[in-house]
Amino acid sequence: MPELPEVETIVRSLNSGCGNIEPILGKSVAQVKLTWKRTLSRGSIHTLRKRLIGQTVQAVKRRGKFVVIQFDAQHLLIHLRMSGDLRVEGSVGENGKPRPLQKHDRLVLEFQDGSRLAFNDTRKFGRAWLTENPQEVLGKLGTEPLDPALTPGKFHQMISQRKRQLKPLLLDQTFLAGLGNIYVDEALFVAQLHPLQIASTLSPRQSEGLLKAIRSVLRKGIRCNGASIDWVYRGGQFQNNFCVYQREGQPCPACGTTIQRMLVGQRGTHYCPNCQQILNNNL
DNA sequence: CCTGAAACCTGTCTGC
DNA sequence: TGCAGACAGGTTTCAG
Repeated sequence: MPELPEVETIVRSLNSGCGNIEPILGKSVAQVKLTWKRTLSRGSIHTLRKRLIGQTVQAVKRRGKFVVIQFDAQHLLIHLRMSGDLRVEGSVGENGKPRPLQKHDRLVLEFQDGSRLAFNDTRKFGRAWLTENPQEVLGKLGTEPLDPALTPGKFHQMISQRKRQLKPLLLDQTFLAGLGNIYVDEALFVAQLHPLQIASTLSPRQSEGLLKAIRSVLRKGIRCNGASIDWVYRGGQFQNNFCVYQREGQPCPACGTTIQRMLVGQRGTHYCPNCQQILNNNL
């Protein structure tokens, strides 16, 4: 659920503060706690402590849907998957007593200044990796959709080589890094393309339109501080701007036709049957 | 290369 | 009211 705009929002908060997050740049790790073993993708809590305690946060970045926390000699990579969230707070409450951890806190970094970073993850799908070489984890990720180096020409070349349906292709993190179910549905709607259309059949003009649509919905999502859906509220507002996602049975904002929902590759897919039709450019 | 299903999880909603 | 069952979503893994 946290997709590129949600992760970007969290990363910006960790860098400059916002909402329930204060900046963590320059903080040094004093202790590490792990309450669900599998949240740590590999290695043990002992190794994590040995390598992280005493290290200082040098930078916080995003790559695809990963949060990348750069320490002196290590990188801590966090993938929030579906229900993960990050929180910064004091380890001691206003009452002077140690602040208890929250219900689904899985991994906690305590800093020397008395604050802490908590990785909270209800569904336990989220993962953290500690590595000296981030490429080891991030290496297979595809292009960043907002990277200016991704020109319409390059994008069309990438698209035209793939014989997959647009929806699963755009969800594929080795193709483009950062899109998830919400932003793919929204982008396909804006581009007026059917989720089942085969990628290689797009004309250069259509693929350019798709790239523009992807960037437009991502930028809008970032401007809204991401989307807050289900019970995971992160303060974002993009959920109020959905055109098709979770709008089954409601009118299309463009033409009034009833929005439909179908399953594509096991994923709920929302679209307007009038605005998004399969076009056959080969004829 | 591509598709589909199952697994990993828990909270919430639906229906009996 | 209670309880079983379906469902949601991101990714990996495995079979075809």
